[in-house]
Amino acid sequence: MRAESLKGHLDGLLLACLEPGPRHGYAVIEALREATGGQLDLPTGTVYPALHRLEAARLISGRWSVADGRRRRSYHLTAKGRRALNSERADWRAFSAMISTALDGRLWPNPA
Amino acid sequence: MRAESLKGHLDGLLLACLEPGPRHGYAVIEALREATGGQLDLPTGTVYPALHRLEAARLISGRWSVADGRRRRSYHLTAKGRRALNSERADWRAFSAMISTALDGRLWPNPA
DNA sequence: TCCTATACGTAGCAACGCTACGTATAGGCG
DNA sequence: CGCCTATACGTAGCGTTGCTACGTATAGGA
Repeated sequence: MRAESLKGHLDGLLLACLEPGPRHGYAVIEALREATGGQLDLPTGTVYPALHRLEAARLISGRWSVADGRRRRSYHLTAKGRRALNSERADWRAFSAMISTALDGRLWPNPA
Repeated sequence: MRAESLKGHLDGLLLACLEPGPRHGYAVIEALREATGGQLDLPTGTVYPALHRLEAARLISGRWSVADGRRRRSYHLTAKGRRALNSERADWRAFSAMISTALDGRLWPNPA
């Protein structure tokens, strides 16, 4: 998959990933990989900054804990995050329908 | 629509738009607008540089002409461009299926 | 001792769409 | 004639964002 295709769609993925319940960053990466059958194996340099962005935007909220001697930061959706997720879903449906029909190419006006 | 959602997907749209036959840049913008029912109204600062990129990559080829006293650059798909378009279509199907199922959120593993 | 898995992080880069301009011609309207 | 709109091309610079390549640290098995 080309790097740019994901741009603008990662946030929705992360929010959806946190919808069933809180996860920490490393678990988010694993969940993404499992849920997509290995198609999406995001590097930490993509996921951690994205989680920080989402937290700064108050869409998710994190807190530190310790398990097995390792510190973790678990994130959960905020109310605003849930609304954003619904919005992302609606946006995605419209966007993907648009691209699909355009790429399909049955509705292009005749070239002059 | 957010600006970033289109990133990485514009090239495919432009190639698909040129598939029925040659168009010049301004006509590409109008075709995009008509084909999407006005959803996609791209600024010239988006389309012209993108066409230049595609031409530099040999996916399209353009030539100057004059109509009604105005110069135009008409672009048509190259063989490489047609292959790229098919590739973009396959990529899009895989990508959109992935995002759709992930956003839908029925396959997330249970949070620990 | 060394490697792997787990777990967090950042600096810097590259790509790309968009904003805001600028140039020019044709044609309609007052 | 002046002005506006549509047509038609273009670019400089910006902001966002995902990725590469690092760095830090603990736990546990070989």
